[in-house]
Amino acid sequence: MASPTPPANAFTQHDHAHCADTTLHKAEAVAAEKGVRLTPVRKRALEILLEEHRAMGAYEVLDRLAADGFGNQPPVAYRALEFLVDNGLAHRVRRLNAFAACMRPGEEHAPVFLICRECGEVAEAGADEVRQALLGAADRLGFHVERATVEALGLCPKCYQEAAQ
Amino acid sequence: MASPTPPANAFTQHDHAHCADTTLHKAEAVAAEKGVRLTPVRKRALEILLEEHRAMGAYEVLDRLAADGFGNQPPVAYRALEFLVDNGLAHRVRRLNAFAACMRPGEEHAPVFLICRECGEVAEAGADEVRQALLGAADRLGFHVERATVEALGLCPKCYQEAAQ
DNA sequence: CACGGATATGTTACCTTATCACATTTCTGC
DNA sequence: GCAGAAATGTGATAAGGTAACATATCCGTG
Repeated sequence: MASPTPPANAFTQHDHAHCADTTLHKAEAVAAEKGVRLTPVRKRALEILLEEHRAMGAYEVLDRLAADGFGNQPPVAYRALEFLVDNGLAHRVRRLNAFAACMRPGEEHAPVFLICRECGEVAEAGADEVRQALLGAADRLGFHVERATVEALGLCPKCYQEAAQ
Repeated sequence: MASPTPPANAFTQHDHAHCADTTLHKAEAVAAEKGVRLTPVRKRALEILLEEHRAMGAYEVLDRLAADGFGNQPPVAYRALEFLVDNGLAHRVRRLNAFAACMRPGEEHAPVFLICRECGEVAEAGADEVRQALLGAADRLGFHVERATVEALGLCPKCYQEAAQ
């Protein structure tokens, strides 16, 4: 049903259940190694992001958490999501005011998001050259980059083809 | 007091009044060429962004517009700002939920923002390599980019030096 | 084990950012 | 001058996000 684990994302078909499971385990390993606590709420928040396999708003995550017996106030979701982002287990997609599970926790990478404006699909692309180019440009101005946001809005392969017809 | 008009931005000193004036004229030319109307509110909104020469929240711009006799409801600011962004006369800085005048209206470019987390300064850097790298990465996945957001958070030269001491 | 500080969670209240809907005005081409 | 389109004014409200403080849990140390 799916490729073994290619770029682990993109607009390719794959077994969500499988990649979610794998990623969750990687995340647990990362947390253990960093000595941070992947507590129940945090873990559940990550699971939710992984299950849905899409960018979700904080309030949407909150609803799911509340349904699972956790608190139902905004800070519950925001704190869990902030933890995940700070520890590289999830990313914030600013253009969508949303959050998405990181597909390669632990691996150093610049998250690059490709957002389809038609179907809403969000893909996390690996793009080290983008990171390098950004660091280079910043360096030329003497700017010291700590975090970067790179997001592209456009059409995914499928929607692009459909639009061309 | 300032360099003639270097990269027109960055963390270098320059004559704001001069570059604001120049940029406003360029913006008017761009609007004329595109056949879109740089109406009073829109022009004033752009002037405000240029005068302040920094990223401003929509409500902040709204206050200034209202003080100048325009409407005082959110849509007034959002519509003017949306127009400016759509026509390449301003950019949206998502990390700050803010807007900044474009320093090179008319010139095709990927806006890259360098945001100092210490002093809040925002610089618009020219970085075609970043744009190219992003387009390349997207292309490999068959994604068709229409708009890109590239923002880096970190320390500007000045704050970096101060922090190092 | 117990106790004390650090960490995490629950909850209330509130602020900021952004959009919808609809009436009114202004512009533009004919 | 008039009809349709574009732009603006305004009220209401949705959506996103944070501050502050009380309570509970974890964890190292004596």
